[in-house]
Amino acid sequence: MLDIRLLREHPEVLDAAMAKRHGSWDKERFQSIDAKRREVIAEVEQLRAQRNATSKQIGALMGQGKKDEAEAAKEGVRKINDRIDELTVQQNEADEALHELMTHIPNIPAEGVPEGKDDSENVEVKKWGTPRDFAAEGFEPKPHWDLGTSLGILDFDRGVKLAESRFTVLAGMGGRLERALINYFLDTHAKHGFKEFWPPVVCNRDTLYGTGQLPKFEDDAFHVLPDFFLIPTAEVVLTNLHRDETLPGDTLPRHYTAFTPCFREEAGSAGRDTRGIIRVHEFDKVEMVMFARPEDSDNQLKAMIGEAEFLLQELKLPYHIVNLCGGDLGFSARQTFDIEVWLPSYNNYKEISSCSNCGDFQARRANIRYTDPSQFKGSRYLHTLNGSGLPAGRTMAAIMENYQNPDGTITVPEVLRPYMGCDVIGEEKLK
RNA sequence: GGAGGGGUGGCAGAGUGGUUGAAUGCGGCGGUCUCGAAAACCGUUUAGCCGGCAAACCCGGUUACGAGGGUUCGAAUCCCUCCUCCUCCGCCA
Repeated sequence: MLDIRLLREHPEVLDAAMAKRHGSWDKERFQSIDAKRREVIAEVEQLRAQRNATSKQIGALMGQGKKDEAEAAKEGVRKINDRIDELTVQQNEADEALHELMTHIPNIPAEGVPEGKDDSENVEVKKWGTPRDFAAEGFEPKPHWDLGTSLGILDFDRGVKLAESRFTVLAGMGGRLERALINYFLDTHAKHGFKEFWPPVVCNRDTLYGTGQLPKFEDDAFHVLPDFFLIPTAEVVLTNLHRDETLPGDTLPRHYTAFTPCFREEAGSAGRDTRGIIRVHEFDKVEMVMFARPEDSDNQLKAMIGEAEFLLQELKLPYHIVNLCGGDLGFSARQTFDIEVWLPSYNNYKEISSCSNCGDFQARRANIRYTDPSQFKGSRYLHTLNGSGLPAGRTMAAIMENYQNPDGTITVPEVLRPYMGCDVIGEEKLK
């Protein structure tokens, strides 16, 4: 959510922001609703003032036993109330319309966000590692879905049997690898000062609203029960931990992490990434969330990216980082850097972590503030950041493909060996 | 699942229809006193919205006592629904 005063007083700022996103906003509608709303409020409040004053007089008259005068005054107030009722209906309509409009407006891109209309215009800002040259080694790399199926560690058919398409079963060392990754990620974050949480994976509407998934993206949310949802990412619950709270400034920045399963409808993604475990309805992810002072949030974003990079470097997986252009920027983000890992099956880099600075956009929606008596009176909105660190599934796919051997086995990255208890993943004996 | 009792300002805790945005205590802030500190004393201390304005937390108004509805000229105070916390019983891991 943006500051309504900004839209009112500097609509040109939003014009520019929306242009950068290659979107638009209904400025005329905003201005007419806003004007109407304020007009109605002015009248209704004036009437209320009148009513409140008269009511006090009635109290006094009753005390003096002047019943007739009191009755006459009551009649006057009833008429005022009728008018207030009419106006209140109008005000509610205006409030709802304004709220509807405001909650559908995305965040304003930061200055450093490149121009561009879609992901083809994202700007690469860093490249690390060199993709393995399988041709030089004399064999054709297999995609992880083939490797996983023949090793017996990925079972797509049974995932469909248990649930539906895009649900997967990990078997044997596949499960072990998933668990190893999760533990390795969490252990690393903990070592680096992140506080670990185990939140519920079911959340309510207010929670999804706070981080910006609702109301605009209800179709993407995974519904359970009439008004509850399975979280699409731990960002949602970690950020909302502090909804309607004011944090002492000296406790910032805060670095949080959590492992949770994530659920996505993936509505509209039919036909894309249909094979393997790249895009599924349920996947495991370790998430990072930060709460920061406004002047510090850009630095914290760098720290967050560094944390995700650390994991990939230790895993020795080649990646590059792209600065998302305006047209590819997510709804709540003011700036996002995607880390993309090399996937031989795609012969390209594929998103594995998305680190965003949301500025005060989510904080305003979720009402998360901070205090700093030495700097200002009262409280202000803080900045929220989130990033994957990392998803287990896509990381597993990347490991399988990048660490595969000619015989179809998979070498275990060194940092995971203590967790895996082996150096190589071979064929599962029981299928 | 059943029975009962609560949800009030940063915290504790009054308040059962009228000038209560809300007593009192604690805490916070400012001051007096002090070499300084403590103690004591004095004062002060909620937020959103609308308007005045170029602006201001400067003034006026309005809203808010878990949330939403209702009764009333008027509700923290009465009624209804929901949420939530606590106690007891039952059930289950």
